This record gives sequence, structure tokens and C-alpha cells, in this order.
Amino acid sequence: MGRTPCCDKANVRRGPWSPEEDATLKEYLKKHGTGGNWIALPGKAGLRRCGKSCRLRWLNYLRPDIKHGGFTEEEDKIICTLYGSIGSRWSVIASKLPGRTDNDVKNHWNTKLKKKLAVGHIGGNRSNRETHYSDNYQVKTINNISDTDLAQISSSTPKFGDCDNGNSPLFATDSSTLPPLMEVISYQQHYEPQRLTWDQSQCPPNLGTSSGCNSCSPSSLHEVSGISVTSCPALQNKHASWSSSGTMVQEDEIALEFGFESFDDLVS
DNA sequence: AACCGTCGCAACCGCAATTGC
DNA sequence: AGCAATTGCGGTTGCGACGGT
Repeated sequence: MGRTPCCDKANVRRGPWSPEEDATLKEYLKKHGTGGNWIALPGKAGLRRCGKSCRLRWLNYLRPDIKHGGFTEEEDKIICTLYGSIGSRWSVIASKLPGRTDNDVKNHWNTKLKKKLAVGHIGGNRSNRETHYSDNYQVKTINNISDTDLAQISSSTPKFGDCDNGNSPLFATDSSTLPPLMEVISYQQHYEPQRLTWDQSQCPPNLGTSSGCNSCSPSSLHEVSGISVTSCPALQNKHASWSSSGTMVQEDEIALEFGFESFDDLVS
């Protein structure tokens, strides 16, 4: 027994939506709404589409309040900042950007912002970290970055959900397991940047979630604009830097990694 | 003009979470 | 409580547009 498919794939259309299909779906939703059941909707609306496909089309494209393309600098900053705080929770990030969908934000990140982040990253291995944080700050273009590098950049982005009693490499107290690049920029109420380290002693195990810290579990992320380091006791150490060598990373270098000219520019 | 590589976006896929029975 | 159906989400893929050679 496998999982029951959401629709009969042989009998549904796939690929790009035609204007007629768009109009049909729009018209139906205008008259009837979703009826609380997307799976049954295409049949009722006379569309040969999977319910999931209808839902996606509506949410990402047909909704009247959707903005497409043309992300502003302000939106870029918000995305970068939130990504630095919570990682790839696109729906949460999108909820802070009126008219933007999670798919839009995700695409924008993958095609534009990630590259901004990658610029300035020196290699994926730890031996290069000293170089990266030295005075001779080097810029590496996206073309020179391997998938492994990017994966490491991505995986090194701290997430509150990764609060796992210090076992996560992201927050390990053992500097040898620290990721190579990212500084943690916390999305505090006033976008106040924070440098964070992991204080294992402040996040006791068995607090009620499998991750060992219910203060910073994903469930606390519903209202992202309210996130602050104070939501996780283990993240309250605000002053230490995150660098295996102990070298404090210059604020403007952080901003550079996001493609901004200065740290003030990033957090303003 | 033809080819090729890159980019950006829409759509799909599969899994986890939620809901309803 | 347990199961199936449905929804939500993030990662990935496919493809057309575009620019460079």
C-alpha cells in the first residue's frame, strides 16, 4: 500500500495554465470560494487539474492582491534579515511582505539574494575561515562556488528550530564544528543585529519537545516580527562573536555578504 | 544565424502537519 | 486513539527568454 495519490494523474492536465483555465478558476472561486476542499474543486469547476495545482495557481498567481517581481531594496533587506534568523521558512517570511507569496520569496532568494550572500564567501572548508575573517577580506564570485559551498552556506544559516541543546553544529560550543561563514543576525524588534553564541547551559534538555528547547521551537515562530533572542534563553548571550578563530567579524563585512554597502545600510 | 549557457519564474513533487471521522 | 483525507510547505525541476560567442 502506498500513499493514495491526491488525484488521478492520467486524467489531469499538467504544465502551464492557459488563460481559459485561469479565468475558469477565478470565476469559480469568485462565485463559490474554495468550499473548503481544494481536492474536489477542479471537478466542480470543470477543470482538468489537480486540486493542489489549482490551489497553487490561485495562491501564487491569481489572487488579486499579489505583487509580482520588482522586489524593493527594503524587501530584500527584510528577506535577508529574516533568512538569517529563521532560515528557509518562506511562508513566514512572505507573511511579512504584503502581496508576496512564499514561492515568490523563495524564487527571489534562490535567483538573486543567495548570490549576494555567496559573494564574499571564501571556500567551503574550515581551513579557509581564517583567511575569510582576516584583514584581507576577499571576494569570491558565485561562479567559483561549488554546490557544496552553497549547501554549507545554507545549512550554516542558524534557525531557531535548530536549537537542540548544543548538539547542532550551528550552535556547538566546540568551535571546530562551527560553520564557515555566517554570522547570526537576529531579527529583533527593531532589526537590531546581534552576534550570538550558543550557551548550552541555558537550554536544558527535555523541556517538552524533541529538540530539547521549547522556547525556540518552530511553534514559537508564528509571529516572526516578534521574534527576539529573548525568546530562547540560550540565545541571550549577545556579545560574543561567532568565529572559530575568535576574530570579530567586522559589521560591514556582514553587510557585504548581503550585498549592502555598510552594516548601517543593512540594518536601517 | 545558430548554438550554447545562464537566468528567472511557474509549476510539480514529496513529505509533514493538520483535520475530520 | 487511529486512520485516511486534505492542506501547507520547502525543495526541485522544466522551460522560455535572453545574452554572449
